[in-house]
Amino acid sequence: MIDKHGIEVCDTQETHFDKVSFVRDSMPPEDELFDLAELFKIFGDTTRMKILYALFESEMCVCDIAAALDMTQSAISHQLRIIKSARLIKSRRLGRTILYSLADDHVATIIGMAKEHLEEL
Amino acid sequence: MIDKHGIEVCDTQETHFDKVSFVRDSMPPEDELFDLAELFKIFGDTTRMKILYALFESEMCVCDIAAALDMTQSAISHQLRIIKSARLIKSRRLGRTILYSLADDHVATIIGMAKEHLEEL
DNA sequence: TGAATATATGAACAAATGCTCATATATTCG
DNA sequence: CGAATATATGAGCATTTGTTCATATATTCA
Repeated sequence: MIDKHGIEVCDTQETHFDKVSFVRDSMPPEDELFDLAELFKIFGDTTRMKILYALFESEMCVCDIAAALDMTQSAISHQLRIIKSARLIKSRRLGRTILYSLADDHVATIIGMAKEHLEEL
Repeated sequence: MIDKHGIEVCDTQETHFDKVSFVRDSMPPEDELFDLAELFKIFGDTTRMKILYALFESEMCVCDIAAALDMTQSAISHQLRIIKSARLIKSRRLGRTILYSLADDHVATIIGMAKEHLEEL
């Protein structure tokens, strides 16, 4: 069966339509879901996870992060820009170098929750 | 300056080497970081976020999720497989239909933490 | 000011990702 | 059993993503 949106719908029981409507109505607005997904994307890459773990230990300059992760300065710089745009980290200039650090304790909290899930598998 | 790994290293102060070593040593093992990133990838897509929100409201069959999100049954089924492989959801068969539901309350907790971060921007 | 150093960035490219389409599998019911 | 229905899945394709390479910008210091 095809509904008014041109989407297939299970046509066995009437209750399904109620359920579908309810879920549709309770769904958060598109832009909120987009922002949430964008935030999680930051954590969805091992390089960025490593950077966040590194900054969890200490404020660091780009070059040292690159050294610690055995990666290119360019690669790290690109990733730092992405992480910073999500406001998970902040930076301050100190002469020639720029020091990055975690913006707040959300990073640790979010990672902690995820770890908990993984540990229970 | 180039270090023993062939990676550029800041060569201004000796303390940087200590910091780099410390961060290297305190970094979690590669496979743990991989698992964490893989888990966060699940949340890093609006379709999967919508599915999780839908299942947060109620146990649902594939077809109804598709209807609620105005998406193809195939697209939803593909995504459900990905989410299930991360053990965030479980399924049970009921006749012809298969009902999906959240595996535990980690989903809500993790999303909650992220929401908190976004609200404080 | 000009050389050296730290960081940022744009283009290019390979790999990963998400959707569609067609089709396979599994279950129910006549 | 065979038709109908719900779900799963493989191939193909367009988009996104992460890295590299070359180079630009910014700051220090002689």
